Amino acid sequence: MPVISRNFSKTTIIFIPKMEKQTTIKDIAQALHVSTSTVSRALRDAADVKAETKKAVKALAEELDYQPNKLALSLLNKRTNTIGVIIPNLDYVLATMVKGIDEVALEAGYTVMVCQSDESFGREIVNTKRLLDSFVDGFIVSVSSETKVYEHIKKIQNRKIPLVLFDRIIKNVNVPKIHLDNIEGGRQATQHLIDQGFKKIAILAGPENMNISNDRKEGYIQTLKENKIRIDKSLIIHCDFNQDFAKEATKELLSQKNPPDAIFTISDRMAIGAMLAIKEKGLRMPRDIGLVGFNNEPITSLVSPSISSVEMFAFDIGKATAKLFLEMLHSDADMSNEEIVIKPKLFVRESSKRIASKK
Amino acid sequence: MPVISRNFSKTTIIFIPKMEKQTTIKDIAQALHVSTSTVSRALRDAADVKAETKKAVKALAEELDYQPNKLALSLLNKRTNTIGVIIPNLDYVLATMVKGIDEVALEAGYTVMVCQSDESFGREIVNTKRLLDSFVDGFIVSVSSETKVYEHIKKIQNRKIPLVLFDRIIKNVNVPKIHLDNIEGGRQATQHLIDQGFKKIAILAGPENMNISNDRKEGYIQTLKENKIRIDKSLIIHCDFNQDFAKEATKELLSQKNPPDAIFTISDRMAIGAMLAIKEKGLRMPRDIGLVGFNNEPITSLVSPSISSVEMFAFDIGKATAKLFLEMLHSDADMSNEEIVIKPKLFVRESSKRIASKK
DNA sequence: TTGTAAGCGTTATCAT
DNA sequence: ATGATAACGCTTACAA
Repeated sequence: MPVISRNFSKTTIIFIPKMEKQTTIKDIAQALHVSTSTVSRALRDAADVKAETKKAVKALAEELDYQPNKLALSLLNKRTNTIGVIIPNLDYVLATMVKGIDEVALEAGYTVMVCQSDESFGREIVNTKRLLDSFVDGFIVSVSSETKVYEHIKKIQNRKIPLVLFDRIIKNVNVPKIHLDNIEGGRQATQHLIDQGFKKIAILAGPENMNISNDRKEGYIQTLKENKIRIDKSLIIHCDFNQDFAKEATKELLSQKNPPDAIFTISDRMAIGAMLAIKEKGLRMPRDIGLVGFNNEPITSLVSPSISSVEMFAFDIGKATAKLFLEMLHSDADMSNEEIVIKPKLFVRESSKRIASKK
Repeated sequence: MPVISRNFSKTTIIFIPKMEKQTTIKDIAQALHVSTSTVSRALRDAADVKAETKKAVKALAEELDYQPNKLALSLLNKRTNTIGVIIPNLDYVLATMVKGIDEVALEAGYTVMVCQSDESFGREIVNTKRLLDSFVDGFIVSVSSETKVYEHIKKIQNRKIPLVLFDRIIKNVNVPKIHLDNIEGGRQATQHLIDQGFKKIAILAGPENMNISNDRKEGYIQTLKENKIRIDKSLIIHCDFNQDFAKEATKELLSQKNPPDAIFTISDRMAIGAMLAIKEKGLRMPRDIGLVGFNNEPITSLVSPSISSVEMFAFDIGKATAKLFLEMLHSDADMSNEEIVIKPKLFVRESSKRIASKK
């Protein structure tokens, strides 16, 4: 724990607090001896306002730095110009996606409220309720790894509030969604390892109920089958989506009687964990064992050996999500069946490259 | 760019949209043939409501899933229970701090609106305006690297809206602030390198107007002086707060006629950049050259050699920031001179450890 | 062209 | 113990 000290700084710049009460339409009306409705109309350039009045109103509004009260407007219009975003955490991938969402939303005049569920279903519920109470105009949600029940999603829909699921989506639910083609990602990683001559390929997957994990695993299984490679259950490990668990799991894998000669981990954090275990064991990549991760985080090219990884275009997914959301918000077509799928792309690096690429 | 495909999914679960209009106090009043004020009182357990009425009201409220309209309340009370957070970006350190802020704020019943300025002064202004318009109850701000003028901060203060600066603070301004003791961080890093026998220590600092950078540099300079080591201007490099620039800068440093035998970088990203340049040059750490970074990001212990780095307790700073903010919000004492300083702690790793620690 | 009044959902102040 | 009314800041019929 850090030592905390508190003290008083000697400051040089002092702000004079001249407490400017927010100007309202009423203030302007009174000052100009007109009614509030006239002011309201003038400010919004209504056709039926005398040019003269209009000018006076606008001038005064400018002078008094009038800003319409958003709360009043929201109460009236039932629109807050705010989007509620719920995400499981703020790791590299999600932070990048949020950046993408933010960019597009801001552009369109929306403010984003980001809530982290911290991978907890309970907090996801709380967040949903809070945002619902705050009258956000819509939701952009990535569900937590704990989420198995969808009452909160249903609740949002019942209120006819636009909702888009992204990245960690829910399947078989009537909601527009956008996500990576995770099966394809698993396929690319696995096929690559096979192509590089690896024979016994293990997978480090996440929790059993996590869609992204299951899809990546599905891709792995499909690809093995297509290549007539037997599926070996002892090579399929489910562990927590985190480095330490991945390290432990890898240790166990490597001490099996018949250990794998390659590992595909469904995240880069897990790849790092695997890498640590591999190094401790004294094995070398890719000679003794191959490794492919997922997400293409910057770290993959920084460690030695650099780690091959599947790029998921997080920033683009973020932007596309916000666009889909806005499209939904402004169209009255039923888009609940809309599904956008982004293709991943494997980046090959040292950890898995046994064969020099024929360029 | 990713290939994007759109298709329609076959869904199995279908939500029946039974469009429940939000229940209001009025609905309950009408149904029960009482006035809205009675309902209001009953719901808030006022003493002067007949037990019977109270029960009936509460029962119906429950049944109709009544939720008080926050917008109406906010309009009335001029409080939104929302905190506006403005940060330059969502990198590891700031995301961690935000997590800390979020945790404490949520606990206290506040919702956080996070806006990224993307290191742009212009966007910081826009964000401030937006949050001001949204009637946030207060601000928690970390300024962008471009920010040199403080009109927006002044504006917040003039409106008497609580404001706390954190991490990337502004000096000499009458605002409560909380931040790392960056000078001390610079001192720890530098003294450590000296203690390990390094003689020519260079520093890779950030942009010239960045406070955290200047303080870390100040710590470096102080420490050299205290150790009677001459300050060599050619060893003090300012470059952009990012990996690629750091790599280039390091390349130049190393090709000087009289290159440094150690480098202190004021961020871990920059340390990584330096490391890449060092490796390209064929030098080995810590034998040929020492390296110390800043932030203690997970990556420092993952690369080889692992990188010594100064821990800044980002999560704790985040929590402390939110606590300071809440304290300010609920006290009417003038806290504008409050300053909380967190002590950093150097974590020594391979990149700089020449002398085995006498344990 | 402008003003009056009602309403958005809630609470606080007076009455009753 | 309960109700009527005004108010928060704004828009919008409807009148004038």
